[in-house]
Amino acid sequence: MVPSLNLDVLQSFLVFADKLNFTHAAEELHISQPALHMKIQELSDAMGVTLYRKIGRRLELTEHGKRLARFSRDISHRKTVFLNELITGSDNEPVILAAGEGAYLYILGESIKEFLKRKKHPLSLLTLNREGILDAIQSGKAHIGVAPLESISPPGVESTPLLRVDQVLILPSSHPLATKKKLQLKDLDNCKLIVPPADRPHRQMLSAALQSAGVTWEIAVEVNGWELMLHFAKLGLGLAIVNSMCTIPRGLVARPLIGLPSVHYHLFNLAGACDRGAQAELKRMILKGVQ
Amino acid sequence: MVPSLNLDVLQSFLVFADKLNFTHAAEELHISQPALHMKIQELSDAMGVTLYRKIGRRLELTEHGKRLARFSRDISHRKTVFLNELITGSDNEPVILAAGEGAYLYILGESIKEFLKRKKHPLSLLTLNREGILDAIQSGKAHIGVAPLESISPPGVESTPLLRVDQVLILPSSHPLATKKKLQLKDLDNCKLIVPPADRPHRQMLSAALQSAGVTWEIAVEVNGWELMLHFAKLGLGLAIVNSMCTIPRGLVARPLIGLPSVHYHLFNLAGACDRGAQAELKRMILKGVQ
DNA sequence: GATACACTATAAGGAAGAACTATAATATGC
DNA sequence: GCATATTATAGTTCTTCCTTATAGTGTATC
Repeated sequence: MVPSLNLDVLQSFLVFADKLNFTHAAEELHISQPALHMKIQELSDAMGVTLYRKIGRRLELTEHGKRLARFSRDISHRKTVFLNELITGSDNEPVILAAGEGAYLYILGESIKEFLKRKKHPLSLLTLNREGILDAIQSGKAHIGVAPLESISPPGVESTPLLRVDQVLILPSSHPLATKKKLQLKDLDNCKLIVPPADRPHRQMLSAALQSAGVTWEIAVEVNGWELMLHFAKLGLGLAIVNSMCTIPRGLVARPLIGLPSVHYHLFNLAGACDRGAQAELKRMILKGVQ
Repeated sequence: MVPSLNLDVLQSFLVFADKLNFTHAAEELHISQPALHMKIQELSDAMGVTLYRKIGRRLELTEHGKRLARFSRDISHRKTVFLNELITGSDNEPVILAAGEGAYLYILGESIKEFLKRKKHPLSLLTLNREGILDAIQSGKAHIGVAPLESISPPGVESTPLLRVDQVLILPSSHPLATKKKLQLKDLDNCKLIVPPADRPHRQMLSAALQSAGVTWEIAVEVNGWELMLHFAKLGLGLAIVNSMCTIPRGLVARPLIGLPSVHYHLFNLAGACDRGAQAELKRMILKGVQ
């Protein structure tokens, strides 16, 4: 028999899938924890697949669970769009864009401005890190994501190249190294560097590259975000390595760094999910915005 | 408050919307008629719109009702596709194509063959008249429709020009008129014509054109379908006026007829509804098939 | 390693909702 | 105007789902 899949149940599963915690999800849904538990269990039974599993005391969605969550979000979204259109006569569900701070600051500004001017369609911005952006796209929480592409893009996610960004060394114009036009990694030997915290991808990329070039270096300060890195570079705390798209404050200069991999910014969206309407419009504008 | 819109209820509404008869729909759903009536009534209440109205003792959907039916079909279809994909790992819901007999015989054959060969995706064919085709598209019962475009296409339906087909007069090669290369409407004065029944668009178009050209004519036989019209023309019952795309049997000749409007075949689909997957594939192939 | 803690999972009673039967109301055709 | 087909409503029964209570389970803390 075909499972019933009530929208009500899908909605409950969606909240659970976001929280991965029956107790809290049940609170949000204003039902008791056993009630939610039973719903999910019956859903799982009806579909004949397990939706989550216990890892220690954490819960995590199985592949089937993730797909159901994506499906639920899609259906739930269509429902609200439909009801909106039915009453107001037009779709005014926001388009959701997920990107990092850097992308917003240096890549997306004009496109976003243009989109809001042309489409008069609500836009919701999520500021997330790379993993968060891909996760948001995969789970359907965001429609369009902009982030550097590392390795391959996950299955079901479509990626379009946006632009290549080189890494540059930022240093005070008075710094001895500033006299050279092009710098090698080994020029950084014994320098104090302003770097992101150890768990950030940019930091890991830097560590790996400097390590393999045999460069010894020191942490000047650990700080997250291009703007802050530039700020502390300006204060003379140390040298920073940032994307070449950043606007360089007065008193600092940027020098190309041979031997660091370029960053390839891509636009991500769920395959086939933004072919039309406001989402397609935003996608086109972002692509146009980088030529 | 947001209406709950259970899938279960949407499914019930869908059956009701197709039948427009509570008694029969309830039977199909294996519930009592009052149960179905109450469901629909509560659905209507929850949404705050009337979904149907009584015209005499017939029921008809309101505009809101039609939109809800379309939405329900869409959601219901997505659900079955999702469940299919979840278990079998692939989408094997058939693509539904609606067209007239003529279009299948003379326009779509190769494209359909090609589609089945390439995609290995199930295909379901509906043979309908013009109104039926547009209705099937609008209500979501079919994904792609091929039919002559008259007036403008209804709102929400996308149309793409496929090909222009002229009307030709079919007559035995021995017929006196066969000596002329091009014929005028007035050449048909006092001829016996093989025509479709009075309610068919082709017949209405013919009647109107002959009428306004002041031509008097006789009905040889009323018969529906190009193939049959040609068959009876071959038997010498009278002259037929058919689309130039028809293959002309031996012993008959086709002559262009000045003064009859061309038929403009278009491809129809619900706006934005066949951007991807097998539906998009079929659409591309049909468009390619006519160059 | 025993205890506290946070949470999942199960069981049994009770409240809400949905379906059924019966029947009134309404429109149509003969 | 009566028979027929169907929509619409009411009251009752039955199922479903929610709630409280509680057992089970994996982590952290002393």
